[in-house]
Amino acid sequence: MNLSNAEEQLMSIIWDKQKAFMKDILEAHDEPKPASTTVATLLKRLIDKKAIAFRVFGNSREYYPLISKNNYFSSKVNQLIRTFFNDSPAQFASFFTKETDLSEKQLEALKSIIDEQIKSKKP
Amino acid sequence: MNLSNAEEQLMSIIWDKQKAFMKDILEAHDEPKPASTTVATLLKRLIDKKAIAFRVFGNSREYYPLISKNNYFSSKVNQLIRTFFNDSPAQFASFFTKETDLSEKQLEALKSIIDEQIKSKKP
DNA sequence: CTAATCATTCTACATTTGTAGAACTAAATC
DNA sequence: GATTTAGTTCTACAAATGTAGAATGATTAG
Repeated sequence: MNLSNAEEQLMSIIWDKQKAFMKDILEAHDEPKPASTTVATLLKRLIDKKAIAFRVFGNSREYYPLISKNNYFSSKVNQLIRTFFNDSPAQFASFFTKETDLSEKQLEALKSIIDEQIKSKKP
Repeated sequence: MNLSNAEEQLMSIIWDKQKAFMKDILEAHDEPKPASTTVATLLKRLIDKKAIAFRVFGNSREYYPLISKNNYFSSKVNQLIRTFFNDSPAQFASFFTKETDLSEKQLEALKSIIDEQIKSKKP
């Protein structure tokens, strides 16, 4: 599943809301808002790619995601790791904590997440 | 700085080698190797984008990166975080450790990296 | 009912991307 | 020196992307 930038943008709104009418999507966009026909084109392309589907309500449609954010996202990250880190998630992780500027609190939080992970590995 | 997939692919080779002639780039590609004119086109596009530059050696050129992998990569990750995690690196980190399948050893390594980070935050 | 509004579809078009042949040029080989 | 070869430039072209006007159909507000 490969989405273009504009498509990703749109998906992120749909993931956020889980269900959205055209109206909702336009509202969710920052200024300057795109033309509704632009959004419509992108929606159609996403439907073609089977990334979303919709239910008909009167004259309009309620769109919802077919692929999960987690799924899509993790394949994105894995792709990054493959391309830039020689397929080593650990190398990536190390890089990540160095490069992104996490606060002390966030680092502590992350540490406890990792601890949980470690615990769950040990039977 | 936004690079297309094929451009990223090529950059990753150049980052890897730091300096590369056409020959080296072709060698670094897996089969089926692209036509050298394809690579040449991409190199030219990367030059236009100021992602790389070159030194002339006789009839050929030694290409080298102008933007650093770390820099490019961290902006990539930040973009991902912005798009999918509402700008929360911690949320992302949590997701990351859950989704990528790190071994216990890797998790421990990551933990000590984080510890270092925490230490370096405290004066 | 009639007009204004909204969503959708169709059509369009410039730009970017992926890919590479043809032609030229400099260098290496015979 | 003539020829093969590697590297580069030019040209090309299909597909994907970003963007949106025009036209159409349905819905709602007056």
